[in-house]
Amino acid sequence: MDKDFDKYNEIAEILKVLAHPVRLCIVKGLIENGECNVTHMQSCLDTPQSTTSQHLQKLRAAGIVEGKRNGLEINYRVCNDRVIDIIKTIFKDN
Amino acid sequence: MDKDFDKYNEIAEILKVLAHPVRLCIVKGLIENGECNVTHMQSCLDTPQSTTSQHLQKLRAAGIVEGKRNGLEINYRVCNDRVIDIIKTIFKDN
DNA sequence: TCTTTGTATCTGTATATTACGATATATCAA
DNA sequence: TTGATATATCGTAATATACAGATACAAAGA
Repeated sequence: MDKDFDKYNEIAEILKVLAHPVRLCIVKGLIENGECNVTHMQSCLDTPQSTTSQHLQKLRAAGIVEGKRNGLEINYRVCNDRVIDIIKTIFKDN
Repeated sequence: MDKDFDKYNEIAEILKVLAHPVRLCIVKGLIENGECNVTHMQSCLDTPQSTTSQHLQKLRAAGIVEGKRNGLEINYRVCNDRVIDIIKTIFKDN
């Protein structure tokens, strides 16, 4: 530990954000299907709008996804290569 | 989602357990250095005995590590290949 | 048997996370 | 403007997690 403490902390923060079924689903979906707007996610996930939005907010805050506005919609995509790697490893065997 | 819900849940459970700096440190240490007993972990981690033990209990309950008693000591090791894979991916670039 | 050592569990407290309705903001179109 | 749609944020109750001291248990040796 000790000197590597910051590194463990940083990684734990990312894992904490990924460690939720809805957020996992969002991230995996975005990696596989590219961009997606919030409304479409909602309907896939079957969660209320505010709930979906708050999960996206966590993912954004952690630097995992980013959104680009296009008119009324905002399209999200995964913008973190380390996370892409992790998710691919996790879901490798199915 | 929907049909894969169980899978997302199962993976989220594992990530949740890994998403803590002390547990990350334990798991990474065990992967790199093989077996280790609790007292040694404690001194490395500089956490109270009960705290260390409780982290190990979570890791055990999640099927990530297992311990084998040897006299007074209990030696832990990582017993989950998926987790080994994930940890290696996460810490790949350092 | 007693004592010591190593580990696990119990318990209370503090803190964090989750979920979701209500409300706010932004954009577009009529 | 006003209204409709897409998204974000706020408030808050319910639940989960982390931590550490106190205690229990298990093994070994005197």
